[in-house]
Amino acid sequence: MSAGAGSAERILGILDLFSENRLEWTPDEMMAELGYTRPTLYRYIKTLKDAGFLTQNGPHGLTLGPRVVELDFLMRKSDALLLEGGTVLKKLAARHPSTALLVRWYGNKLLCVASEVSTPEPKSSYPRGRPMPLARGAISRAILAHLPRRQMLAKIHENLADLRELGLGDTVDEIAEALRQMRKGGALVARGEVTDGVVGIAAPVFDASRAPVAVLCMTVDRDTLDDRKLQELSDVIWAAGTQLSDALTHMRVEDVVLGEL
Amino acid sequence: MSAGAGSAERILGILDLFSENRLEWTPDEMMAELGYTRPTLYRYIKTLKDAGFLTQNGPHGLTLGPRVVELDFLMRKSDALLLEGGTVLKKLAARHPSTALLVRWYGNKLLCVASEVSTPEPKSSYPRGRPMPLARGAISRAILAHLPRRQMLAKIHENLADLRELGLGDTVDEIAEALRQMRKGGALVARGEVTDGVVGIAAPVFDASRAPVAVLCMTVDRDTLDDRKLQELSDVIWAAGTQLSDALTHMRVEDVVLGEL
DNA sequence: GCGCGAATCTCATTTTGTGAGATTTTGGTT
DNA sequence: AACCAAAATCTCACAAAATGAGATTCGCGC
Repeated sequence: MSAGAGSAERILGILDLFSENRLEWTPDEMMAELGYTRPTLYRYIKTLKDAGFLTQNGPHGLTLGPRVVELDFLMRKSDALLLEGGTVLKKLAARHPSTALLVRWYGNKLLCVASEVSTPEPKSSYPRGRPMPLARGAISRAILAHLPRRQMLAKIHENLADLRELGLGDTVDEIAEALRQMRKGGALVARGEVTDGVVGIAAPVFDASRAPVAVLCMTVDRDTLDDRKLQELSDVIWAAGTQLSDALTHMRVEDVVLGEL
Repeated sequence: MSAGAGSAERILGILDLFSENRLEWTPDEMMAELGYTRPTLYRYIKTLKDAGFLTQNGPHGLTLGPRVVELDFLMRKSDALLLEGGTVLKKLAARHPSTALLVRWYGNKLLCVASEVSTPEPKSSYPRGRPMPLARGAISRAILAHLPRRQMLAKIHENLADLRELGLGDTVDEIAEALRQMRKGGALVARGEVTDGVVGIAAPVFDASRAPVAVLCMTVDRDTLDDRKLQELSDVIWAAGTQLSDALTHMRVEDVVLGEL
């Protein structure tokens, strides 16, 4: 859980420098930021450049390199969830002005992997790759509530402060009980927890071993929803989640890849 | 150019295992393929998992992890070329049934970074991340022809065999001369070099220092083109390339990012 | 609770990475 | 074209950090 100090870790640490506001670094800036010595840093950079994770951009500027794009391409190309999910998302978005999201659960991170927008002015934007908050909103709840006991308790522990704030309970056990109750209601609903004025409606997606791996979610403007519409959408999303789960269960990666050729 | 043998290289080598046909590996399979000892391999895997490049999938299956998606997101989010290029691509594709591509030049790799399809049945598909051949087609030519002397000669050397086959000349100098001639004709055209029956029309995109960084390309079915149409499209693409180059020259990354907020 | 395979730990060995300083290369300037 | 300063690479002695055989623990299914 703490920072490892091997050379490999330090090399990968270089990639952590890159952020939305700063995707070009010079070696000197890296030295200042990371504290590596000059020859060492250059060796590290060489390693990353050779592997394609970094590219020389301007005269002295380094940016993320083509390997990143290639690897993401691989994931998109062969991710059964994504291939099946695309059509499902389109259908959901067509149903009501909204943003429909497919979010993958990575054990300690929620990442949007696909999205479909059908609102003229979406209040929040979640393209592929944008991380989602771990303890807030319908999406998070859809995962937590359907986790096996053991994992659920672990995650509650890790995010106890955030979860308490939402008023789900005070102790770990209380929160766990509250989450377990939510399993029964079908799709999970949250109002304004992530973005103000926006209602999130989410259903989990399960893999072959019945563990939740992803979430389908529609984010809808509060003002376009009445109770009947909400119920309708909940049902639709839940059904879509079930459908996706079935598809994943009965499909092997091999089939998907072959089907693409 | 050969395989480095440091531990960092070997760790990154694990990522090379993943391919379109195989994006799930067990530790044992990795051992067999890479020849690392068990404890070492597990240490490597731990490093990559901690960094988010790998994720435990099934009981023993490892897949590429969320970090890959995040890094690609960063690139997409702040790539000036991509942000400007999207609209340009749409306009190009709207002009004629075709696939319009934006391809980035990474020094030794050409990668499609965006594409726009306006043909009902495209003959070739190039989504973001798919690598392009280095020495064939209009795209490759658009880069090579506009490289500074020094780099042009180096690249000709590296791809001498392929370039000779295309009949551009026999010696490095002859090919260089042929390529230099091509600069004068505006957009570069290639017929069926990459995909049969498809004509590629390409224009380079330059950065602030007048070095080629990308290519705009339309791939069009041969049968939908006469000479007049070809000339028209060439002009349009060349103009689009110039426009994109201008945009890149006069825009700083900061502006782009701020404009997004 | 038992048993099996998967994953991790221990520790002596030695390979590998490290960094100060010298050196070469690169790009920009008269 | 020749020059200069900054950037990148190289050399080599030293020490730390990675390695792997084997023992141990973990974790799941029965």
